[in-house]
Amino acid sequence: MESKPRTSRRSEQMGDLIEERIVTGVYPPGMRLDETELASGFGVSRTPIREALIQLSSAGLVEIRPRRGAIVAEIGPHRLCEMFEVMAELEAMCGRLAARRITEPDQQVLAAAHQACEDAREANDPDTYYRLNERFHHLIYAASHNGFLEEQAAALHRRLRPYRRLQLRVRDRMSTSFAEHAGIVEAILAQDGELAAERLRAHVVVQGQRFADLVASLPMLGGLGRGQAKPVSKA
Amino acid sequence: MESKPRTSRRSEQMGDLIEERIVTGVYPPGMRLDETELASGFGVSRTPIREALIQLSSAGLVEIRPRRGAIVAEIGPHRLCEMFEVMAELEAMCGRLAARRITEPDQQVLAAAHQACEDAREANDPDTYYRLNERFHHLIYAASHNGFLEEQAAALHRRLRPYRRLQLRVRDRMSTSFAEHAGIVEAILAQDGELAAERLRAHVVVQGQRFADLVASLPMLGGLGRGQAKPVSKA
DNA sequence: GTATATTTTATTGTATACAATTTATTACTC
DNA sequence: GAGTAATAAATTGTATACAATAAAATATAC
Repeated sequence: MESKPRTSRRSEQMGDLIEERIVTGVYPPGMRLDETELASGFGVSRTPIREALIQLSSAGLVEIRPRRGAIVAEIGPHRLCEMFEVMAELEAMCGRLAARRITEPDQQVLAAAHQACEDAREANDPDTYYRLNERFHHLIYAASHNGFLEEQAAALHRRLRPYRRLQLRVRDRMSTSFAEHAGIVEAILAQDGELAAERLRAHVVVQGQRFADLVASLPMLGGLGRGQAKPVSKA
Repeated sequence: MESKPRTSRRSEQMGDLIEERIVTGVYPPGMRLDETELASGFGVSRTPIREALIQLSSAGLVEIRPRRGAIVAEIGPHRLCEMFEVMAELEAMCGRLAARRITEPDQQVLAAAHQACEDAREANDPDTYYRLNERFHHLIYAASHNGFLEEQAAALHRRLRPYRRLQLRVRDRMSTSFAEHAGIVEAILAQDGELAAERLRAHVVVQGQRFADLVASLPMLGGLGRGQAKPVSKA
C-alpha cells in the first residue's frame, strides 16, 4: 500500500519541518522566525505556521514573545548543563527500572543492539554509531516499562540531540562510549538497578562535562550565552 | 498601579481558563471540547481557542485527534501510577540537589514554610494546608538551583494536582504528610542529599499508593480505565 | 427488518481580511 | 547635531470565510 500521511494537519507537518531545521542548525538559536516569511516559504498560510510555532514553543524549541514574534530558543551553556543534569537522572531512573523489569526477549534485543554498536565502532563509522547509540538508549527507556518515563526521556534526549551530536567527533569518544555501554548492559542484565543507574548517570554526566569543555572552546557556541541574541539576518 | 494583564494574547488567557476547568474537574476526562462552543462560551473567535487547545495538547492535558476534535485527556490509573513514579524521582532529585546547594536565606524560608504548614494542620484547615504544601514543594524545587529541573517538576506537579488534591481529604493525611515534611526538612538542612532524596521519594510514592487505593474505590475514577471514553454530554 | 450505500449535516483545518501594537522612520525642538 | 515627539510601516493577534473530511441520517436493496 501507498504510505499516506497519517495526519492531514499541515500544522504538524510544518512543525516537523521547522523543528528539523532548528535541531540541524539551519535555523540557529536567536534567529527570528517571521510568520509571513515562513508561510510563503513553505507555501502555506500563516495559520499552520502559527500553530506549529505554538507547539514548538511548548516543546521549548522556540520562544514566543508577545506581540514581538518568535525566535529559535537560545539554550545557553548554563541551561544546557541543567538539562544534562536532568537527563542523567532520567536515564539513571530508566536503567534502575529496566534492571528490575526487563523481560527475557528485551534482554536479547538490548544485547543485540549493543553488539551492533560494537560493529559500528570497529568499522569506525560515527554516523552509524550515533544512530545505533540512540537506539540503544531508547531500548533502555522502553525497558523501564514506564511509558510516561519513556516519553519524557525520549523527548529530552531529542531536545539535546544537536548538542550531543557534536561530541562523537571528539577523539576516542566512540570507544569510551562503547565501554560505558558495556558496563551498563552488564548491570542491567545482572538486574543490579543501582549499579545500572549509577553507570548511566555517569555516562550522561560525562557527556555533559564533555559538552562543557566543548562549549568553552567552540566559537560557534561560545557566543551563545545567557544574554540577548545577536540578530541573524533572515536571508 | 492597576494590574494590567502582562500578556495581550487571548489564546493564553483561554488556555489558562480551560486548564483551570480541566484540573478542577469542570471539564472531566473524556469530555469533548468543541471549538465553536468554547469560542462562543468565552466570547472569542475560534482562533484563540484552537491555539489554546494546541498548547494544552502539548502539555498533555487535552488530546487532539486529527479531524476529530479535542477531548480532555484521559489519564488512566496505570498511566497515573507511571506519572507518580516519575514525580517521585524528580522530587527526590530536587531534594538531593537542594541538600547540597540550598543557601542560607532559603533555609530560613523553607523552615518558615514548614512552620506555616504546621499552623494549618493544627487549625485543621485542609485547603490552607494544601496551598502551603504546594509552596513547600516548590521551594524545594527552587532550592535545587537547577532551573530546568524546577520547571519540569513544577509542570508535572501541576498536572497531577487534581489527583493529589483528592487525597488530603483522606483521614489523617495532613498529619502524616506533615510528619514526612519534617523528616525532609531535617535531611535538607543537615545537607544529607541521599536521605532527603529517599524521604521525598517515599513521600510521593505514598501519595501514589494512596491514590491507587483511592482510584480503586471511587466510582468517578473507577470507570476511567485505559480504554475509550464514555461520551459526556456537553451541556 | 437488517445491512449497505448515499446524502446530508456538522466540525475541523486553512486561508484571508482586519485590528492592534510594536518598531522604524521622519520631523521638529533645543 | 543630538534628543525627543509624531508619524509611517511592518508584524503580530483575532475574526471570519471557505474548503475538506468525518459523523449522522436517510434511503435503498435484499
